[in-house]
Amino acid sequence: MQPPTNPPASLDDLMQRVVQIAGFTLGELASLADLKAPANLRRHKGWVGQLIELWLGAEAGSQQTQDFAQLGVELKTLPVDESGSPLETTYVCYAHLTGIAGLNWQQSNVRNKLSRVLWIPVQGSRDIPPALRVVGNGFLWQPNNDEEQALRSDWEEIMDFISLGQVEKLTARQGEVMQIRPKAADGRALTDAIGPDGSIIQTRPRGFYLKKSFTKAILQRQFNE
DNA sequence: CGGTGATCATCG
DNA sequence: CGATGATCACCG
Repeated sequence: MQPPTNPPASLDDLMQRVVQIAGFTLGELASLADLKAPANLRRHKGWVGQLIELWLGAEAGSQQTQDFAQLGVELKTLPVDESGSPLETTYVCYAHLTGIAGLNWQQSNVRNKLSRVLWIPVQGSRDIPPALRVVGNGFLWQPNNDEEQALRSDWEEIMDFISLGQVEKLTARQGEVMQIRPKAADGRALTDAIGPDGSIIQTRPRGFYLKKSFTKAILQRQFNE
């Protein structure tokens, strides 16, 4: 077994790849690809996601688009604890802080990314070395009406703050299922945003994240119903 | 710098 | 002890 060299031609093709890697450890998948698993993820935070991308044939470096654009699928690995609950929030996308006048939910990057997600649960407890973590059963998810409304409501509230120049008043506590948080290389990174008086200010770049309670509910809907 | 992949680590 | 705010690595 070895990683595919081409993107999946169809949804069935993609899901076959998903089934193939389920049950393997990250260390096994790494050595089959001539890679080495890091001892911990402190300096390799995106390693798990990139390994899974490799095994599913996702196009690398794709920007502001779904991982499998032609299939309309976004890939997300989800670190879970021993009881199957998410250990981390889930990054969705970068949040634009200027040039957002007239942008609505239907055309938003968030909605596009989340319209169809391939979730791959992976053991994520820190007491398990990355190489020994097992890949779970991946599944396709599309937001149901309730989920879409919740996402939309959070998105609109957050975007209202941003367009009204209140980005600095936004905190991760805002939002029921989705939040906005800093997303940058370090605290020195700055980007343009709308200030309180309507002029351009500099602020820390932000990204949208799904709260754990939301992804936990997605997993429960998939595996406990 | 803006974007991808995320997890880390401090603080309430 | 969990969530928020900060940070790590890589790419064009």
